[in-house]
Amino acid sequence: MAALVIRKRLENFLTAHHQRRPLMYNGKHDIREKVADMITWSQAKIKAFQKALLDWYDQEGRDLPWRQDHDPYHVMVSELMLQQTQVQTVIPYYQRFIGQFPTVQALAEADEADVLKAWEGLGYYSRAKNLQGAAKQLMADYNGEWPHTAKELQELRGIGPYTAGAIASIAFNQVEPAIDGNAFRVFARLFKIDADIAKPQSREIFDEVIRAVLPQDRPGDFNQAVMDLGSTYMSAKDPDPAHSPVAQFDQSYLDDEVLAYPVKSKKAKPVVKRYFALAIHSEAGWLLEQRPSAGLLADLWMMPLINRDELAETTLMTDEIQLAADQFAASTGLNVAFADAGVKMVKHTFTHQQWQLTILAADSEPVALNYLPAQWVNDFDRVALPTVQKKLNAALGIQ
DNA sequence: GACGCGTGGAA
DNA sequence: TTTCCAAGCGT
Repeated sequence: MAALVIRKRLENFLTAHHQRRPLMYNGKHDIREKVADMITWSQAKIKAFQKALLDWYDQEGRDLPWRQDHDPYHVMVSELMLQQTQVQTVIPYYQRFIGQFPTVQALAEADEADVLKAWEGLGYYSRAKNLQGAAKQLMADYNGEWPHTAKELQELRGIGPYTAGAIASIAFNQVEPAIDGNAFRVFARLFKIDADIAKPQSREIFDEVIRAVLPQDRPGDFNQAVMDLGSTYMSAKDPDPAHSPVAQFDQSYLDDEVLAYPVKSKKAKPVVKRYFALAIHSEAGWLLEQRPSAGLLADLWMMPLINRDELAETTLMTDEIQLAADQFAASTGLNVAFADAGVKMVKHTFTHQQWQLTILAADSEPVALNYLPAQWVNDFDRVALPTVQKKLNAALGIQ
């Protein structure tokens, strides 16, 4: 009876997949045998696991600002901020954001520039626009009333399978898994699942496994307990599986193979890109351009950049600076004389690009700027700046 | 399904 | 210094 429930689930799952195509697992085994091998827990063992985890969570669960209540707006804001971002980084941003935009309606009606400014320094700036987009959808499509199901929540901007599961389970007590990096790691270790978690396809395996052990009465607490576990005793780099509240359920620990899980393929190294950063100053301030509304650092404000790798071949720095000046003049109408600013090169690494910025300085008349979104800026607190621009400011001794 | 999208902290 | 990671999503 015990393993039967899970077997049944598995059969449904595997049959459904088998009908689409014969899924292979690590290119070797039929996925059916592999998943069947993974879950051999009896119903009693599942209950014991749930109790061990939830008892620990009740005693040792972290006291975080967004856990003071189960307000769906609070959950949504925190979850969007926490996407690929550490808890300690998020806390001050969350506090300020809720103070500035206390309700869904307030956020929906805010200026996008203010939302972006509140996100300054947090990274992945599309999240800010997505969050406001979701607020607008809630007002327009639901009249401010929240949908309760994960399926409906996932229709909201910026809310994918993980975040939908998190909001549905935490705010609305829906029995849904919330599968983030923690959940992948925790369950990969508990069951020694060696599917590559970098591959989207692997999510289905974990989804099925987690549903088999998800308690009907406290799904939100369970999901959050898994995250707390994943950031402490079952962390990626410095785990302490021996003292984990679920140590006796952790097959990777019992077999002394903790660090072998989860399996995750590596990503490519960042590509190096070389730019001139144009530090143009006038009586009216520094010239900043607003970046395009899609792509890297979308809508944020920066000094103009000239891609050195797209300039004609030349060996002399003076020639290269002249080429950059010509290109800038051609696209903006501004004719100014640049010189190497004589400050150290600024380096900034994104997930997939490394920028090497050589700063060129120029003085200008405070002329009207008639090209794309650009302005003379004295007060840098008035616009949203990416971190790389703050590095440029520091190199130039601004503020 | 692979890739683009930020940042700061830790080892 | 380098590398990897941290509560993913949209295209």
